[in-house]
Amino acid sequence: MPATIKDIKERTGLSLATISKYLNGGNVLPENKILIETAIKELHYEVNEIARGLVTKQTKTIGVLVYSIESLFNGTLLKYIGDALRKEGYGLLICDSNQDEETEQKNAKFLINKKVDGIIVVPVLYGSKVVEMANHAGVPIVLMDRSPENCDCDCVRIDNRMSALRATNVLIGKGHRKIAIICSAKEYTGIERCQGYKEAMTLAGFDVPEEYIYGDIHSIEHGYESMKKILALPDRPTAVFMTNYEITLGAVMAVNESELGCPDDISMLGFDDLILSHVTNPAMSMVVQPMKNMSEKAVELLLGKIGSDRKSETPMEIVLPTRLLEGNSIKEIKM
Amino acid sequence: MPATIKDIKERTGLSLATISKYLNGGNVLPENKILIETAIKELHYEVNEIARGLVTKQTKTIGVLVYSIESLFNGTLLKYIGDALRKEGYGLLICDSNQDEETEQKNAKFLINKKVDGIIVVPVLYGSKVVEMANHAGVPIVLMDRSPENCDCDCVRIDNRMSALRATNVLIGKGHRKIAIICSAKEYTGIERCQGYKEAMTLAGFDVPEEYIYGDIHSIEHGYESMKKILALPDRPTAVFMTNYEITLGAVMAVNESELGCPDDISMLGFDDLILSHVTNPAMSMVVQPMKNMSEKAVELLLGKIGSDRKSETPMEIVLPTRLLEGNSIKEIKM
DNA sequence: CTGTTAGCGCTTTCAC
DNA sequence: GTGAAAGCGCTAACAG
Repeated sequence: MPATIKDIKERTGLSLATISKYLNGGNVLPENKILIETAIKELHYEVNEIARGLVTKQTKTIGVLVYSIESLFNGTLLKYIGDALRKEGYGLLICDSNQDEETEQKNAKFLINKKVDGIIVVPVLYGSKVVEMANHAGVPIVLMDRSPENCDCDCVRIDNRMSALRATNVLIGKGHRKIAIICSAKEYTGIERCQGYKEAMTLAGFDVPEEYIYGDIHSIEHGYESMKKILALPDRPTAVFMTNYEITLGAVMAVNESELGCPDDISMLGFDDLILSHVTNPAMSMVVQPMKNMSEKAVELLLGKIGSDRKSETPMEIVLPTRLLEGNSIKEIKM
Repeated sequence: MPATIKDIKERTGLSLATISKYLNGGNVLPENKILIETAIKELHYEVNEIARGLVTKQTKTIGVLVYSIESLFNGTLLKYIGDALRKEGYGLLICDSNQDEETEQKNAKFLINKKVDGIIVVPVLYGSKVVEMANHAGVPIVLMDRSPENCDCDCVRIDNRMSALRATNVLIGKGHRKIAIICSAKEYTGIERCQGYKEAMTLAGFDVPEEYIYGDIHSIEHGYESMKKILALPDRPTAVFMTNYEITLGAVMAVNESELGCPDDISMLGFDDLILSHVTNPAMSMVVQPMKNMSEKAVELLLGKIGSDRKSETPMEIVLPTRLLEGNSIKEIKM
């Protein structure tokens, strides 16, 4: 049983209030200060944050909910979020939703009951239920990445549709007309990116046959299986657009296993670099999101909400730009 | 301000004790049960875990310290740890040491003050300081991965030396005699793996010239730079053994950027698969650790310690086997 | 600057 | 089965 403030009270003969004051950076007589400090050292005293939290009603802890901790995308986000939070003196409680909405909700409840001061969520799907829970409990919340427009909640994300549109245009600009897409069709992000692709194709006046669109869950398997199907198509496209990290991974695997080569037989454009583009051979061209900036903005937004108790404001929506990382995975087709 | 047990006391007319009893699964009259349940629903009551923790002295929360959250190795471990913990009704508090021992210690303190019931740590270096802190605070702790032998602490890890020895023997078995190694030289894991490599080479009667050993920090950069140097060597080795995930990544990048090809010009053997072997071209041969098993064993070990208060036992050391994943990155050399 | 007092929200004896 | 009361470790007025 660790030492408590009471132990150091007895050791020093001072009152609880004085000691507490010292602990919280208040002014104490130099002699008492020394008294307290030595007692703390000798007793190995450490503040019980649980007890402190009970009375101050704040835990200096932020909860983060990610849809999958084993996704490098989330790992990277978490690193930057952690860095930003640490700088402000906050700790963070990370919960893995494990790609499951029910787990996500259970975790949200866990965080709320743990009395975190705020929540950042990278949702499994839309996160709407979690937002509702947090609002109900009066806990500030910020959405990242998979946050729909008009979600009535503060959020930071990229312009998914525009990013996909521009990426598709890059392919078109290099002479491709038969372009397939592998995307997630479940959550907002994937749907929007697919929309952007379709718009670009329509604008350019190109067909988008059904068998060029592969929408399913956000997973390596989906990327892998879809790319296999694409490569086996009688009328094979000349380029494929993969709209997230896991799908890109899977697609690369499928091409590697096949007889066909990139970019000679098939051009590829991926999403969410995360070192992948340097590991593949050839180097993959990628749409990259500003991970660090997104994370910092999310933290800033959340901490702002915690500071000033302005509940009933219109939610803030921060939309960040993406950039294109050029590799050697896109073949130029002479027209 | 969320509802408290007091609110539901007033709503139902029952005493705090009865309500508390209900909350903790005790027996209550059916009529009272209904009374309480409706009150809970109407008031949206949720237990305040902070208050509960203060009195029960347990938080049903496990803290996990990882050396870097953006490393896929740790992300994977965390996923399995989380799964195992959830199954037992525990939540987890994840802290990123950010490759820094000081941050690691600060995080350990944070966890201890947050009164986690136990700690799992994948240390930055040896974790000895953290072990000491936890022991002092009376918090059960288990080390993973980078835990030295005789560390006087429960731990689960692979047999690093033997794994590296066997891996090197695979290379030797395929006719390689000039084998270089890129490893981390800072923490236990890397040192042991290098030792295993040296042993295998010595046993086979092969030279290990200085310029074939590249020991530095555990990072992508180190893998990348070292592989570049290796490829430029006048007396280039025929094979390279990369002893962890990040180093393997970096080495693959360097080869991809070079004029040389794998396995024709250079054979490669990596460590810690994590999907990488399927993404590279050719598929990389890899030593793979039993991530899931390691995680589950660590959780089991920790929860066991929490259950029975057997402090003064000899620490348990669980050593798990690795396996070799065969790819196409090793060329057979006819002798 | 210091001490006294009350109380955060909950569990837990111990009578009843 | 239920209630009264004490207390977990700490902070926050408020006097002094």
